[in-house]
Amino acid sequence: MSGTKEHIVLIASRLFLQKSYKEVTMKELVDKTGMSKGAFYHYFKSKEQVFLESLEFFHEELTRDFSKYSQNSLKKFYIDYLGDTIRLTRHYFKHFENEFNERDITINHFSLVFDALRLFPEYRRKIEEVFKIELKFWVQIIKTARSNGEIKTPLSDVKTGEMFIYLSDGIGINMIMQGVALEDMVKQLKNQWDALYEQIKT
Amino acid sequence: MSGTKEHIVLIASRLFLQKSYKEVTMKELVDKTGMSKGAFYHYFKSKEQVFLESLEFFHEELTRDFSKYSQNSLKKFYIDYLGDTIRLTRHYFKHFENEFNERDITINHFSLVFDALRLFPEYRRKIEEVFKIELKFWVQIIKTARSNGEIKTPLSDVKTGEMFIYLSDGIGINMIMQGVALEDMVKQLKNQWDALYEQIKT
DNA sequence: ATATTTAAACCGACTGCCCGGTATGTTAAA
DNA sequence: TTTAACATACCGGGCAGTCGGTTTAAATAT
Repeated sequence: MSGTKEHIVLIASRLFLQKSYKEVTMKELVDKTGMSKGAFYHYFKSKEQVFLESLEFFHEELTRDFSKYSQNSLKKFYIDYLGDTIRLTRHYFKHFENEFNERDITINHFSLVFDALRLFPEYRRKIEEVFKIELKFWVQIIKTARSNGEIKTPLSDVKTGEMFIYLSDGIGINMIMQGVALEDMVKQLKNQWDALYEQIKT
Repeated sequence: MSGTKEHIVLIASRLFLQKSYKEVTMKELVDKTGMSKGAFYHYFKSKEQVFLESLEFFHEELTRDFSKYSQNSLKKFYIDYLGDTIRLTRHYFKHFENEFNERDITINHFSLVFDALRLFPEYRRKIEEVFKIELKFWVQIIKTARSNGEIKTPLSDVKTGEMFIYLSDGIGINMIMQGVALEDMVKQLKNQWDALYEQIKT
């Protein structure tokens, strides 16, 4: 964590979350990390590699462990999900503690993903994989909730799970476009998930 | 439409929908439009201006006239919406008839919007305005459908309307990330809206 | 303990290329 | 004859990446 390379990846990940790949220059990367160009290229062979490792770091930092969420109640599951969203984001921003707080900058992980897709088309498989894993957990808890008697809906488990995910992404992108802070985004997401839950609960 | 400037804006809009602002170079713009640099700068004073006019063109081409959609039935309203999505996209691609068809390229309007926000922060107001207008129409038809007896839900009109919109954006961004073609995106959206409708109908 | 060797860590000037933009025209049409 | 429409060579600056070097520190030898 305190290694030079890790330091670079951390700063770089933040920049790539704020701006497009091309907008982030090596000069800026060098300046913001406080390194020299020579030192920089001692650790990374190209800008592309810095981006790739930043992308991997981003995934490591923000990947969820769904198995820690409630496995008995759908409501509890999505409440855990919301709490985890805050936790994960806070944890990421903690690295920049003294520099700024999460309200000051817009982090746009969709923009990062778009750049990644343009640079590495095979990255699409990673995205699909992540989606499938998340969907699997939603379907699982929905199935359980249905047999529990917690919910009752004519919709299939998959379609219900997809609905929770799509709502989340739809709100995510709208909040980013409107420059809404994390807490408010999570609140809005809770509102919508509560509404959906209200519709399908027994 | 057949004017030189319109031709440039058309080609440029396509490029800005495919790549980030910085990735699109003046050289490429000049080559793809078949013009010379001098001619190009005769019509536009800067790259930024080309982008701005492409953005405006994009809005003109893809702005919906909700007042043409059904005003009696929510179901008909969203079916009209889906049909209009196909119609608008087809109309846009018709400009490039002989060059390629819509399946071959990824059109990412979110990426365009992110670039626009970075270049012109005040563009956020335009986005919010567009969102508000769309929401207004959703709320209107939902209100009507409720008094019609078409639907019955404890959810507020606004929350229900937002849910339709967020679902649409969530599916949109997921289909873009997964490289899904327009028709399949619309099908998936219909699936989800049908599911939501199933939940709230009387 | 101290001297010597070795290699990793780091530095900043430099390179060549491509960027957006311009200057100076020529052609075509009103 | 005037002006809009187009063409081309060119420019300064910033880009990613390189290169020859120095410093630092750990490993090894004395």
